[in-house]
Amino acid sequence: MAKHNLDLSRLFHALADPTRRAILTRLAETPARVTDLAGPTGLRLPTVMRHLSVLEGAGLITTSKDGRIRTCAIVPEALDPVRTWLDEQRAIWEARLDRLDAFVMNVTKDREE
Amino acid sequence: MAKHNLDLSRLFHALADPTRRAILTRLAETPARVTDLAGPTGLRLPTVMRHLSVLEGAGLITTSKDGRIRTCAIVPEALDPVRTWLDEQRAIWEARLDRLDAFVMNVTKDREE
DNA sequence: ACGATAGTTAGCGATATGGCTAAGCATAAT
DNA sequence: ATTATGCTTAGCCATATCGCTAACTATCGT
Repeated sequence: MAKHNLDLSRLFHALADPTRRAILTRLAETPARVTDLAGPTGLRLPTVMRHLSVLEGAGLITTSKDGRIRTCAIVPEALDPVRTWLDEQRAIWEARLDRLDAFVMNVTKDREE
Repeated sequence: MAKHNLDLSRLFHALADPTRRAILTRLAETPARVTDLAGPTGLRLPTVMRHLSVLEGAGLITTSKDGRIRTCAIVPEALDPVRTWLDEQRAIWEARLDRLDAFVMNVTKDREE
């Protein structure tokens, strides 16, 4: 539970930065080298490196080095916990709305009697 | 697009903190006063207030004051942009996997010919 | 061997975050 | 009228984040 929570925090934090989301979207097209990723962002290499390590730390990407080139690729299933959390929340939230509906209906009915 | 992006960043950032997620889950049950929210967290009121303002800034909750009591409630549709973004990403990521499949199949086919 | 390319590490500065205390303000309760 | 309650504001501290430059390492191309 606690660890799960940490995972979620890391995921959400990783996704909270527009640059990182842009990198993810770019990587969704095709794997890319670090320099390829730096280009569009207009950021310096070390800065991009940092973003990449955040993404990797959250499990959203994997990287591997071949010679002097590091290739970054997306980990599609990494978003699953986020999706699961969202689904859970929606379920709770909707259950609450249902209870609210029931409550309102009861009040209405009581008033009609 | 830019604003949309900012919304997403604020949402993800708001969700990146376990305390704030706990508050959301608690609020999903029923609206609550600030003090009610502070209790379970073990945090001081000003700290909770700050979390609440982050949540409100992200549009995830609304608050209203009646007398000296501020009541906080969830905004269920606030998660929609997150869900949308996730769906979009999944679509792109899966499209990429499909292309990869097609590529692999072509290679295999070519080799067989 | 040498220079160019790709990435990495170290470290700086400005700003943001998450916690706190202390003090203030407004409303309810007595 | 006074006290208690609920929230708010101001401000402090430690740490984290996001950008940078400078300098370093490792590999590739010629």
